Amino acid sequence: MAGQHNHDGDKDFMHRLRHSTAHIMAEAVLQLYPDAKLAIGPAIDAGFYYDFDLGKDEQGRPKTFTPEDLAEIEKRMRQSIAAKKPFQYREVSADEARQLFQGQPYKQELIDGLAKGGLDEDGNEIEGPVPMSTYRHGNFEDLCRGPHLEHTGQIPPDAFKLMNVAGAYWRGDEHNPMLQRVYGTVWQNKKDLAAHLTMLEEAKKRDHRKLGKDLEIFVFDEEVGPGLPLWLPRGGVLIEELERLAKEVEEQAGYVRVRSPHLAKEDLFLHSGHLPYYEESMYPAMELEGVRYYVKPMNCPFHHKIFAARPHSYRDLPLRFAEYGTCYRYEKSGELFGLMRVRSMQMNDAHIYCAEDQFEREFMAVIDLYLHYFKLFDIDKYVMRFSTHHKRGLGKKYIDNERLWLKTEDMVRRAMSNGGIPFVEQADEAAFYGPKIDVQVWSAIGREFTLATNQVDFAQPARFSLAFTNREGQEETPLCIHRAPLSTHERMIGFLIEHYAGNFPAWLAPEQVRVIPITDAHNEYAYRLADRLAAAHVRVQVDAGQERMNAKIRSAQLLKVPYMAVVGEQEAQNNTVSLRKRDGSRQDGMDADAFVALVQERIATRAKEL
RNA sequence: GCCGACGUAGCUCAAUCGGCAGAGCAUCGACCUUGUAAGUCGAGGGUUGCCGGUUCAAUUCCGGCCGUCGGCUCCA
Repeated sequence: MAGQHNHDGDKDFMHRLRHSTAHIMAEAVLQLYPDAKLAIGPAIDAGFYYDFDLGKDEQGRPKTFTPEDLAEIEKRMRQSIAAKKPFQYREVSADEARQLFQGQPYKQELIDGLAKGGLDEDGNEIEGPVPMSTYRHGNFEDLCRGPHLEHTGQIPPDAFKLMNVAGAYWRGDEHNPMLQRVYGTVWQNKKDLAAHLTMLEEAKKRDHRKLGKDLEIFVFDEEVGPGLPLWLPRGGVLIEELERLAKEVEEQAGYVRVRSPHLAKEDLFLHSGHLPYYEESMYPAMELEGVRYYVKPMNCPFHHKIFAARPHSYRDLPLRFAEYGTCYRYEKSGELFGLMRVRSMQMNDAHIYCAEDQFEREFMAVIDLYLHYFKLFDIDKYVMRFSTHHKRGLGKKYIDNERLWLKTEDMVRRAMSNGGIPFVEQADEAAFYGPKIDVQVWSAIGREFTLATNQVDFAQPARFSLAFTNREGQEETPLCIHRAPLSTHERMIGFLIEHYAGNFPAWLAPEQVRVIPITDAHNEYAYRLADRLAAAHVRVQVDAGQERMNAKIRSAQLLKVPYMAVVGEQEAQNNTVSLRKRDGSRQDGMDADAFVALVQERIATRAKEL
């Protein structure tokens, strides 16, 4: 691997810098905790981490780092840097390595893995035995394939920082012991470090959890429950607008709307096959008169039942059932994250039933929907991830039918290639019933999420005996495409808040116009103007409070209202407004009719510009 | 769920070593009648997340629970 990116000198240097800093951190930790067991310590985006097992305290609880420890570790790291210790490489045999890392059980496990193939230090699969090597600086020697810097003095002592401590399972498996992971960041110089820290601060300002509160979009209430958002009136508007958009677009694309209840008998989820795969994420059953009911974690089985409700001819297909369905999933408490990961959600859901020869067209029509929406929302930072089943054994996670997995994956791969849509393939990310194209995006603070999804289902139609009569008069099982281009309301709105930093385009803005009378003598004119706007279906409010105009403008700005219509003596006399846009630009003496027309036009065309 | 940190008024935050819980903003009222990001004065607002313990006395120390945050796991 090393040497393959030599042409990218800077990137290569940063990688060596980050990995080397991880090593001197481990050295410092061993000085402080000589009995610490080392796991792995790779370079990552913007820095590095290293996992440690510090053993147990007197009460038998795992020992952990304190913030003071981090400061002490940093101090010792700087001493190591000042000593300019050279990094020395050497190859070792498996036996030498085992000897060298006596008393380091995690290293022993890694050595065993390298010796017989299996997993490498980053958890990637490797074939057969791999030569082993170590890097040593001073008294610290670590199992490592490198590459590293020449000596510790190349690490700028004022350009690294230990960020935080977190728990992390050994090898990422929750059945394994939990280790202490120390994250750090390191840069080429002090300025780059400062810039990175500033960037993190800026990102926090557009975090949807902060803006959602500031802009009065949603709240969580302890008594309602974690992961169960309450939508304030301004959030309600966002939901209404997204649904309006989806209905328009889906109507054009030949969808029909259906509706299904929030709960169903256990039988339905047994039939669909969801229960064995999904039970952990479902709210427990409620039992009444001897019948068990579940609140729905997804809409699919209901739509399948709607399909099954009537006989179908090949002439009916494709059939596209759309519903903004409300689902409930019991996500584990630690997995909840603002609006991005919740327990109650409304999905922009639809199921497309089609014959096999219609698949490619239908699948790519959904991809086109994605692209249509992304253009509308100006979303350009995303990756389409082709999520396939696990290469080695299907296990309990996936429907056991290798042949259909390979067949449907091939269908998706071919469709995407024919459509010229770039994607990255990722094994072991599929739904239990088939492969999918997920759209991956990143939150303000850099966490990755699946926004939209487009899934093939080769399993459920057969389980529900769904059928249509083909040209030959025979019963045939349709394919099903599950899709959610607008995600859930929760995740979409969470994402859009961050994407726009709260500066929604006029059509989405919860409040589109705020009319600001300069003194209370102009309230009447302000209300007349507002009435006209409201009659044109514009969301408008008049700020008739007793504050000064400056304060009124400030509060409208803080709520990021796109248009402020300031009206005083001049305006009332001439039937005009002084238009102030959210970006601070102004148009004085604008004709009131022209203003109403402008706002209407921006909203009607879902314009990006104000 | 796991590891760690945190939880004070609607919001953002103070409160020395354990000694009567405070500020700004927001809200309400009065005054001011104002020209493009905060006018002035006043008032109300708290079981310091919840339960228990130690103490003459707990926001402060200890334990349990709930919630939030940073990660891990998981995921639309």
